[in-house]
Amino acid sequence: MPKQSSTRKGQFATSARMRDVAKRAGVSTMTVSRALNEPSKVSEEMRERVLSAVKEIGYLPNHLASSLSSNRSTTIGLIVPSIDNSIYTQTVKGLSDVIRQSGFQLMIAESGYDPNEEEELITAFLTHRVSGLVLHSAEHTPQAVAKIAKSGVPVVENGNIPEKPIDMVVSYSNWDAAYTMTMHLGRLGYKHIAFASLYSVHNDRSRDRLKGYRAALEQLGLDYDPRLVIETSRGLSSGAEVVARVVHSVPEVDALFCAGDVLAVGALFECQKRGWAVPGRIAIASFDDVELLRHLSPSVTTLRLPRYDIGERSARMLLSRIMDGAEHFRGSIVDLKFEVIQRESA
Amino acid sequence: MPKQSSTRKGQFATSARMRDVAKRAGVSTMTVSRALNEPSKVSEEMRERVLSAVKEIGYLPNHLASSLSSNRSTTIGLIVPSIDNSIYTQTVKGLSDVIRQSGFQLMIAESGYDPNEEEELITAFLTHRVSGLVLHSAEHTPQAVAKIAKSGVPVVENGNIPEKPIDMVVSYSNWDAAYTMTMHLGRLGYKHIAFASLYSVHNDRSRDRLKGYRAALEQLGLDYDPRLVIETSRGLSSGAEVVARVVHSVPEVDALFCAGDVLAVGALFECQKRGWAVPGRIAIASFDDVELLRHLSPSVTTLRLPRYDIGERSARMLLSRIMDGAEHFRGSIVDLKFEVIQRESA
DNA sequence: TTGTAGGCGTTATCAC
DNA sequence: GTGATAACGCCTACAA
Repeated sequence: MPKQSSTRKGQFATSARMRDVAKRAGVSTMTVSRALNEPSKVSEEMRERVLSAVKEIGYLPNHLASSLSSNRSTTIGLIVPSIDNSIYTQTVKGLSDVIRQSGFQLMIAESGYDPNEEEELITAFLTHRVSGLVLHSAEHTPQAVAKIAKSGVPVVENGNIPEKPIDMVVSYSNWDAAYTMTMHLGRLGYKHIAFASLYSVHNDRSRDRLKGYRAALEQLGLDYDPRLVIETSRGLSSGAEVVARVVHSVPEVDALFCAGDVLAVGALFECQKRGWAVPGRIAIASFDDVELLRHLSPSVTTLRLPRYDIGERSARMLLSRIMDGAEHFRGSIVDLKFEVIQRESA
Repeated sequence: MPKQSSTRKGQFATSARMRDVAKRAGVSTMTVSRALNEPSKVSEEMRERVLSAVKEIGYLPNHLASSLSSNRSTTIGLIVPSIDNSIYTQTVKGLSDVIRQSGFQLMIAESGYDPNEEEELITAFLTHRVSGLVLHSAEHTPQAVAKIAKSGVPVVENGNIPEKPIDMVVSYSNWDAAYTMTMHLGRLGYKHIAFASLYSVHNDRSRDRLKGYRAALEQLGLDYDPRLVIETSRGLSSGAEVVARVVHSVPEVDALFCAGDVLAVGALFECQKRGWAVPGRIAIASFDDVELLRHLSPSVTTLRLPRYDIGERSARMLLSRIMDGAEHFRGSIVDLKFEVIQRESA
């Protein structure tokens, strides 16, 4: 004789199970499962009986159980360097839009630009059996890479185009973007182009932007002057400091390329405070086309990066790997390019 | 004779299981489980044996299985109206910081200001057996509320202080904030105070801000003029439009309270474009103390809201309900207050 | 089209 | 302190 109910103690109100639905509908649990997940494999009458039983009981499927049993989950893990950085939110939105449509859920965590923390998060996501990973950073611990490989979970890196990708990549090239903007400034006639970015420690995006800047200088036949390169932290004040420092050490500076929108705005404000013409005394260029830059006066020349598209494509590729087993995406590198937005500030 | 390996087909490489660790360490799975989760209940020798076996094999626990078996999960669901709104990111950061420390993971989704979508997301989270929910909106479908109640999952609402809370609340009062700022403007001597906010359809925060504004007007003995109230969409351009519309319909307007930082910035830019003194021709006040407002010229008077703290406290209360079963938090309302930041623009 | 049997990987429970 | 056993709720595989 079957037990009427479990004697195990649980902290939650015991919710209705599939077997309760089955009993109520007078069918087996398999029919319930099929009616819910593969409706076409069930006769219409059964389907209706099951669905009304589901409603009457208020049954909510248990995804933990179904994932465990079917060995497939519907969660995707996303790791960003910093959650309160508006730059990523567009990408997150792109991911979220696509993922939700397919009934997947996003687990999000922040690494704080620390590869060891990233590794811990990857491990945590793997224990949660995410079916895919999205990593913004391209810098990982060897252990993290090894764990991912061992798990077999598909991965998209989407903050940069790494030299040695783990698996798939959907991004623009930070090197290329910085190179292009620097070339653009050079062609506009600027001769002493300063470069400001966030600290490049554990930040491959910053490093690649610096490299692109240097490559462009070389191409332009301009000397590289380390006094013109400044790394700093996020914030409008940092942008202001950059102007102060660079003008102090190299008075003949005539352009400032800020590899970060917040820095650029801070720099512009500082110039305005000093009563400098932008451009004129100094030109300013930014990175990322946030709405604000278009509305400032002078409007700020910048790079438009495909932030939303990166999220969207990342999600699509990941999902086709996960759902359709589309192996041809394995190792794909998608370079989504960017655009120079010429405005008044340079 | 035990099977050597499963014959089931799965899409993933079969990862090591607890039983593999157990075999390697020459113990039972229960000892492995204890060594991992309740180390104090296992002898030191066993612990070491198990842990080294774990390392050698590269074992990653399966959270799905453990959650299913123990009937407790380590995920928390968060629903925000819009993922690409920088206002929430601070709260998300506060939540994330606390939650991560306790080994929990955050599932995040966006409702797009749609209660029906919110209900679907709540349902989805419930099927994933989240152990807690954080909702930014205070407006829910009755079905959503019923499902939550039935599930027994603890909930925090944190975008507003609702009249009829579902369970716990950690927020500031939108009514109070708008009331306070309007009173502030009134005391500064402004007589024709306009009010701009985001559309209030399915946005209880906007609605309460409007009510607070009206209550303050009454308190100040100022007439309510519907032409001075404008609802619009997000964006700097919307802020500019607000200025145009309100000045056109009520030329004697002398202050504009924008219940949204982006609107305020857009409004200020428009005034500058028109060459108006701020304040003087018109004063501007904002909502939320984003860094930019302090750096603009004139710097913008605004409200400092405890965005990060809201996330932090929400997480703490949720976790103590979940982990310690601290029932005294059930139904708690925490009003975290706010601060008027007086600057130059008003 | 539907049902039966058994297992997914872990933990609660109880015996030793 | 450790282990054997039976769930947890669902789905794969196979049978009817």
